[in-house]
Amino acid sequence: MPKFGTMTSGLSEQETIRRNSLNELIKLGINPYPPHTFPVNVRASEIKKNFSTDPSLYQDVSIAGRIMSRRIMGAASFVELQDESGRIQLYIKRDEICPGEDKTLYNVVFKKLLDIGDLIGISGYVFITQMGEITIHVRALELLSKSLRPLPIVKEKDDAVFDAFSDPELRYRQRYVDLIVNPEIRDVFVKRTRLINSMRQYLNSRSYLEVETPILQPLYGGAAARPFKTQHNALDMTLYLRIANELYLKRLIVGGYEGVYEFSKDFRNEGMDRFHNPEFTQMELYVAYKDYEWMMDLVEEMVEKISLDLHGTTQVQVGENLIDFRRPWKRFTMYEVIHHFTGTDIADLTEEELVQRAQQLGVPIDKTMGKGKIIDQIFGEKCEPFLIQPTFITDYPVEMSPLAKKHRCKPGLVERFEAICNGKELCNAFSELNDPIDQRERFEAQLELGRRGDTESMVLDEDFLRALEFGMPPTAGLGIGIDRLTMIMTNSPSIQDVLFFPQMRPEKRG
RNA sequence: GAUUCGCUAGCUCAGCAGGUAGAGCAUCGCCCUUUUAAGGCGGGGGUCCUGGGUUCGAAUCCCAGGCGGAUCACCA
Repeated sequence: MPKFGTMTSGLSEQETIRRNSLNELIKLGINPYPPHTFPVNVRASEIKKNFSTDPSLYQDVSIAGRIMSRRIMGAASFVELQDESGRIQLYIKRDEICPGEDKTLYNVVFKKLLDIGDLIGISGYVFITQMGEITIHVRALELLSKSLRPLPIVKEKDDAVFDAFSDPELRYRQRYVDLIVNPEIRDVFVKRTRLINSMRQYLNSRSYLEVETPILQPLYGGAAARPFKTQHNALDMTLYLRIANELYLKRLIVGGYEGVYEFSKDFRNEGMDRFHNPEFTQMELYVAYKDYEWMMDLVEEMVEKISLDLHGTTQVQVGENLIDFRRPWKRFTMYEVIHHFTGTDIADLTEEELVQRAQQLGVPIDKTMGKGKIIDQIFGEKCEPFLIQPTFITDYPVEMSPLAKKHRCKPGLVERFEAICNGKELCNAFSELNDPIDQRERFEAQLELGRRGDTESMVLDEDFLRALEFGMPPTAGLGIGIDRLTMIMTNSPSIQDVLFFPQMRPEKRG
C-alpha cells in the first residue's frame, strides 16, 4: 500500500533518498521546480519519424519530458526521455554539457541527483548511434521538475514486456502512474476523445445543436434505473442525479429546436462490474419530423464513420471477434430474433403462456415482471449474447418502452430499436411518443409496476406531460453508450479500461 | 449482494510439510566516453493487507474484517 505523510520517518528508503537529492539540488542553487517556460520545438515521435529522410531539420532541437531509464557509462550516458508522443534516446557526454573545469552538472547533478521519473528539458542535435538508434546528442540539460517517488520500471526486449505495472488496483487508483509507464493506455484515451470528436463532428455537420441540460433533477426520468439521491440545502429539497436526459431534450424539441444532442454523464445507483460504472457517458440525440427507421440509417452511418476515423477501416478486432461496421447492418424484429434463437413464436402468447415458456427455456423470471420485461429477459438470455456483428433489433413490446411511440401497424409493439454488437447493447432508439394522453397512460402503467415491486419503474413527470400537451413534433430519439462504444473500438474488455478514474472503494491504510 | 482467486521490498514475483524472508529490475557505493532488458563488483531496503486464534514458534494453519480481480444476480 502507498505510504502517506510527509515526515521522513514514514518514507521508504527510496523516497528519503530522493528528498535528500532535492535538498542537495537546492544547495547547488538549482530550483527543482523552476517557474519559467521551456521552449520545446519538437516531439520525440516526430524526430524518429522524419530524421532519416531529412536530418538537417534536427540539428538544433529542444525537447522536454520524463527520464524513463538511464544507462551511465562513466563520462557518457544514455537516457530514455518520454514526452507525450513517445520516447527518444539521449546521449549525454560529460565534457559536452560541462565544457569547463567544473564537472558538477554531469558528475553530481546528472549522475547523483537526477532520477528516473524526473522531468527535464534538453537541447542538442540528432544523430544515429552505432547501434542504429536515432538519438539526441545533448548540449544543454535543465531540470524542470523533481520526482519524489520511484516509478515502476517496465522493460521491454523483442516485444516481450518485463515487470509490467499490471496490478489493476494500483493502475486504476494511480492512473497517472499507469499513463506514464504504460503508453498504450494513453492511446486508449486518445481514441476515446477522437471517437467523441468524430461523433460530434458528424452531428454538427448535420446542424444539430449541442446543448446542456440539468444533471441535478427534481424527478429522475427517461430510463428504468435506480437514481442517486442528494439534498439541496437552500431549497431544502431532494434532488436526483440524472439517469438519462431524455425528458429534458424532448422539452427542447417542444421548444422548437429540430435537432438537439448532448454528451451526458448519467448516474445509476446499481451494481458495478466490467460493463457498469455508477457514472457513465451517453450521447442522446433527438431529431424532429423523423422516425426510428430514419434513425437506424443515421446510427449505421455515424458508427461506420467513427470506425473509419479511428482505424481507417470498418473492421475492428474485439477479443476473439472481428467486427465489421460496414453498412448496412442486419435488421430483425424482436420476435423474429427470439424465434430464431429459441424456436418459439411469442407474438400471440398470453402473459401466463409466456411465463411458462420462459421457465421451459430456463430463463429466470419473477413475479414483479410484466409481459414486456419477460420478453426482454428471454431476449437478454437467449439472443443478445449471440449477436456479435452489429445488428438492429426492432419493434419491442409496449410494456417495456414507456417513452416510445406505438407501432404504426403492429399492435402491442412500439417503434423502437437497439443496436447490438459483440453481444451487448450499443444504443437504444425510438420514434418518440408524442401523444400526451398515451404518455400519461404509460406513466400510470409504470406506477402500477412500481406498486408490484419494480424498483426501476419510471416516475410520473407532470411538467414533461405539460410540455407534450403543448405539442411535440414527431421525433426520432437515440441514446448511445459512449463507454461501451469505446470499449469496442479500443478492444478493451472492461469499462475501467476506458474511464480515466473508474469508481473504487476508498483506499485505507493498514 | 453471492461464489471464487489474490494481497510478501518502489515494481513484478518466489517462499506455505509452521522454525522467524528471497530473486530480478529499481535504489545506494565503486568502475566504465556509442549503450539500449547495457555490463562488472559490493551494499542497503520489508508493520509478509489488518485484527484475533492455534502453537514453544505463524508470511505459512484457523476465524473475522479490509481492498482488488474474475464469474453470477440487477443494469447501459
